[in-house]
Amino acid sequence: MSAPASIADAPLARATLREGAADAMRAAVLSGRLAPGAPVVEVALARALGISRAPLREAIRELLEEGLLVQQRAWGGVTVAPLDATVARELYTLRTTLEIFAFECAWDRRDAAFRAALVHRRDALCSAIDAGDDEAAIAAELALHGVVYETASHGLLLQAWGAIRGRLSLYWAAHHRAHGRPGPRRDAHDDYIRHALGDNLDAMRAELREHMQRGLATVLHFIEHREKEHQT
Amino acid sequence: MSAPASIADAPLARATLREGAADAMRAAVLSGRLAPGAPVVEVALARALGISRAPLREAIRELLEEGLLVQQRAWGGVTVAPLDATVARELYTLRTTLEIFAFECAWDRRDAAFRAALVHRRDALCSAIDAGDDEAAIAAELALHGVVYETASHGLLLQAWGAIRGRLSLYWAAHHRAHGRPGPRRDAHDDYIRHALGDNLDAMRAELREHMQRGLATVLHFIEHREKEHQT
DNA sequence: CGGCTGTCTAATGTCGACAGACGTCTGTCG
DNA sequence: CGACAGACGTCTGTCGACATTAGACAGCCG
Repeated sequence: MSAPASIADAPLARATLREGAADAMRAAVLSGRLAPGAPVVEVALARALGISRAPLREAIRELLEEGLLVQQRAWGGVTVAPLDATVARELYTLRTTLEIFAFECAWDRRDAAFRAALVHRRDALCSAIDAGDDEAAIAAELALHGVVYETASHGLLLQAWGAIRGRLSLYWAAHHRAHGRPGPRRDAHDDYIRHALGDNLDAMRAELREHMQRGLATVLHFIEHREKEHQT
Repeated sequence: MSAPASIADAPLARATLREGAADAMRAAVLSGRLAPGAPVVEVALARALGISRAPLREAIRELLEEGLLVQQRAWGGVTVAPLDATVARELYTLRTTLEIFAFECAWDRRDAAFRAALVHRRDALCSAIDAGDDEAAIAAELALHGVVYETASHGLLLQAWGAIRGRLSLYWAAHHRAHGRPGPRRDAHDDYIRHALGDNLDAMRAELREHMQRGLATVLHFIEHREKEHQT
């Protein structure tokens, strides 16, 4: 019996139960109610969500594809994806490549809407940080970076970004949960936005590489520190 | 550890019906038995495969993620992904970026095994072409390009390549099916391999861009030609 | 006493059936 | 004659139950 008290806050407001269950599980994983490495038992979760196992299983498949859950063998049982330094490195290196590509695609498509979205979401991010709302800050930062991917107008790229975004949330959420307030600094995206609005694509590329490197360093530091503590 | 030398090389092919169904559906889509745009009805397929709808539905979700199937709305029904020029363009542009990144990751990891795999799979590709086996030729060409992704030792990149590979197969298979023999020319990968074995990463990048551009042009020509015929 | 084997349990994989939703066809009304 | 409303059929989404499997525990033999 490992059914936590409240996996579902609201009674699955989505159209199909599968979507609702997937959303609820995403929220549960990102909020830490389902901790990294914890086992995911179908019957317990289904009972907690008040649904049958069939739609829950499909939702689990969905999160497996997104990388938030992992499964070793066929009957091996599903667990929440553990934090791993190698995966974090892959996340940021691939993300660097993809986001540079996104800017290359979007560069000549940057219009007023692009600039407005960029500024608007930067403000939203700052507000979330000021309010001390970690979860909102993560969503806001992902939304900010999402502007380029949306502007690139490249369906496959958008999908690839989605695959990365989920995993990224997992690491950031764990990070925010661990420390009290070492989230993204309020001015961490000033250069990013300045270059994104500017006219020098090469400078943007360089800024992206640095931005990602800083982010990766933070995450890696957190993971290693965490492992050390966890071994005691 | 008293495990005999090797009773089973692979873990007994297919364990669950879901995996088997997914393989069968992939084969059906790529072989054209399920034509692009054709509706995928669960009950009929389940009966044809001799399984229940539950594992089939999960297999369908799997192919949806891979892009071989598409679904519009919730109850809208699933169809085989139609051929589309925009998607083809996205496929090749993103693939160019990813494969360049793969070579950057793998460049300093190229060893004897890498070179051997490259040459070996090139030979396999040539054999398949000479034998006139389209399906084998497609698999061989994908395997050839897979060498870099495997050598890069980058899990996320490998997964992204998998997402592209499936869609690529779809387009190539349709192409091969339409024309009798206009598959990859026997010498189409000579430059690719030469540069991959060489010492000039920039030359490799340029070769990749050209290689992809040629491939995209072929696919686009086929799609447009097909649409024109289809309208008559 | 140690290793192997048989059993037992919990969880996953699979099945057949039911309920709801969407498209279509028909009948009627304007 | 065209357009809208309602009934019908088909298919998807969901459910509860059954079958199968992997791991844990206890018992037996060497």
